[in-house]
Amino acid sequence: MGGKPRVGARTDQKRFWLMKSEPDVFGIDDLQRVGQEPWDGVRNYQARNFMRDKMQIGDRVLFYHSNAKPPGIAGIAEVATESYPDPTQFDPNNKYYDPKSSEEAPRWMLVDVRFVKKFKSLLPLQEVRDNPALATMALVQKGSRLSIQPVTESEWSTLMDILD
DNA sequence: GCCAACGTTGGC
DNA sequence: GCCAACGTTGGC
Repeated sequence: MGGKPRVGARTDQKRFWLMKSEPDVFGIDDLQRVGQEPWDGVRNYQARNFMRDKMQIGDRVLFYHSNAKPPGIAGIAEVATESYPDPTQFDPNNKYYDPKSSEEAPRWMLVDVRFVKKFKSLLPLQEVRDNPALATMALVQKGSRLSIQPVTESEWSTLMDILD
């Protein structure tokens, strides 16, 4: 009964994430319009590692608007692909070009994200700060700037109760 | 536009 | 391996 414990298996564990984007550059409306988009331009190792090592197709993503008025959580996306090399790192004309990377040994990996929904109203950062059940979120930790963050299941369900 | 907090780079 | 200088993030 039960079989072997699936040590290291990550097949059926739900995972949740938060990904930041500036709506002036690429917001939830843009994602809705295009449907699916490569999450390119990430040049932070911790954020890259989440995409490369931890994300699975179907993981749910909070789409966060940074540098916005107000900043906040705007909608939901999902991980749409396995990770693969970010093509912008190879293009000398691209602002995300990385001369230290190569096609043989790519440094930066990304996933595509797919639109799921846009909330009827954005949940402002201030309301996340004000909610004790969300105090654990990386988003509201002092000094936290990571553009891709894991979200716990309890944080996720708290948010889903608030958001529509 | 300001600037605190971080991450990265590169000289030593 | 240290750490100062520099660049970036992102709220305000």
